Amino acid sequence: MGRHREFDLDKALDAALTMFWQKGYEGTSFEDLTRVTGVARPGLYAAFGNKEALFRKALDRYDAKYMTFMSDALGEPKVYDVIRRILEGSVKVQTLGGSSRGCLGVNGAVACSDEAEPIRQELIARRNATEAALRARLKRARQEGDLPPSADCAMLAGYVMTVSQGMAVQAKAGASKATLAAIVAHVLATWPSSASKRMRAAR
Amino acid sequence: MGRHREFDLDKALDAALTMFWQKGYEGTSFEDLTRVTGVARPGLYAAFGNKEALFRKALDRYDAKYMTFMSDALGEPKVYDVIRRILEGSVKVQTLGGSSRGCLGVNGAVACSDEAEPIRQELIARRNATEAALRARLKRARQEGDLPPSADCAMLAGYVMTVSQGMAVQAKAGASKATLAAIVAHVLATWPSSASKRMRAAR
DNA sequence: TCGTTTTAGTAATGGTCATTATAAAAAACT
DNA sequence: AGTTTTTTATAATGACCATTACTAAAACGA
Repeated sequence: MGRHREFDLDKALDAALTMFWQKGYEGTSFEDLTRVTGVARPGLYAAFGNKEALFRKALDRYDAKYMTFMSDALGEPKVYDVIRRILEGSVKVQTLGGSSRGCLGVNGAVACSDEAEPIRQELIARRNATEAALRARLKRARQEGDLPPSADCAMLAGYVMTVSQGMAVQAKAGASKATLAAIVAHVLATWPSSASKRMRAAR
Repeated sequence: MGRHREFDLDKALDAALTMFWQKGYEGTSFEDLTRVTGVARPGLYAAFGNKEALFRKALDRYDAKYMTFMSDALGEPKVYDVIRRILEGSVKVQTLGGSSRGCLGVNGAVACSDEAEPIRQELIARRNATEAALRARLKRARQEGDLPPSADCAMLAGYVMTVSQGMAVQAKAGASKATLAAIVAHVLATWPSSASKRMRAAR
């Protein structure tokens, strides 16, 4: 029934994702999107809806394609490995291919016009959901004795997210993978689960 | 010689600064600026130049008015107090008046269009200058025995900037002053200058 | 008081933005 | 082959963007 699409939906979405990742939601124009996807404007509208809908689809794809390390990390049995995989995974994605990518969840919209506010709120909600999942995982670790009984799980979850998002800003600004990896190593060395590791960090 | 200005230059610049702080460089329209300053478009152009020039002047004012804690901190004799004042000062500015401000240096532009790229580069340059100053201060501390001889000053400076910028993202997203203060306390407790403090953090 | 100088406000400018009518082209089904 | 359906590409739409002529008004010096 009818003519079929000449462009690949997934390829177009990947291209749009790359553009949003680089320039953020507001910084990306529809002309950018048509150029990078190779699809004329009406084609994008027909396939994905308007710019906001396209961004949300790109965001879903980003989660599915680049943020899987997060759920993998949460599944680690030892909390130290949870944190290690989260932070190492963050660095890997943020400096993918040696480029200065940062994180779409941060690049997308930090401060923006009123028009883009729904997108900013969406990104905040997703980051908060991630932090909540990590917080729950830390509480489990505390119950299991994998964290000290006095550990402030909410604070620690916020701390890890802070480091991850801070690295995202630095990565987008050009920080190298090695630079960020050193910071990750320091965070791990000062992680409150193992006294021996902290001793090593002191020297 | 001629009529004199009816509006206060400093007040207008402060108003523009507030707007840029909230919505970033690209997210702020000239209409926003005229509304919040109460000055008609040509008045702003005559007084400050175009939007980019106005942003740079607002950025200078931001440094002079809100970032003074940084040079104050660097002047502290003990490196622990340097870090403490940097992080506590960051939190104070980022949550000023209980609002979700974040940091102009981050909000201004993380990812943006090609047109705003010069502004993004300017912000990167300023953040790098801050990190370089901190790095130099840490090296001095290491020479003075205020940090372990093996301390990686470049990494530690990058780490502190990462935490500060990460908190800026979180503050803009609505994190409370208390939430951020708890994170700062953790960073200080794990700071590699004092073994006793690390012991306390373990419990 | 008169002319000069600078500001203020109105409104226009060209450009770009996201979004869509329109119409031609191509594939599928009858 | 003919009809229908869907996707293309061209190009138009109105809104908003930063920027600026232009005109009127106000304050200064003479």
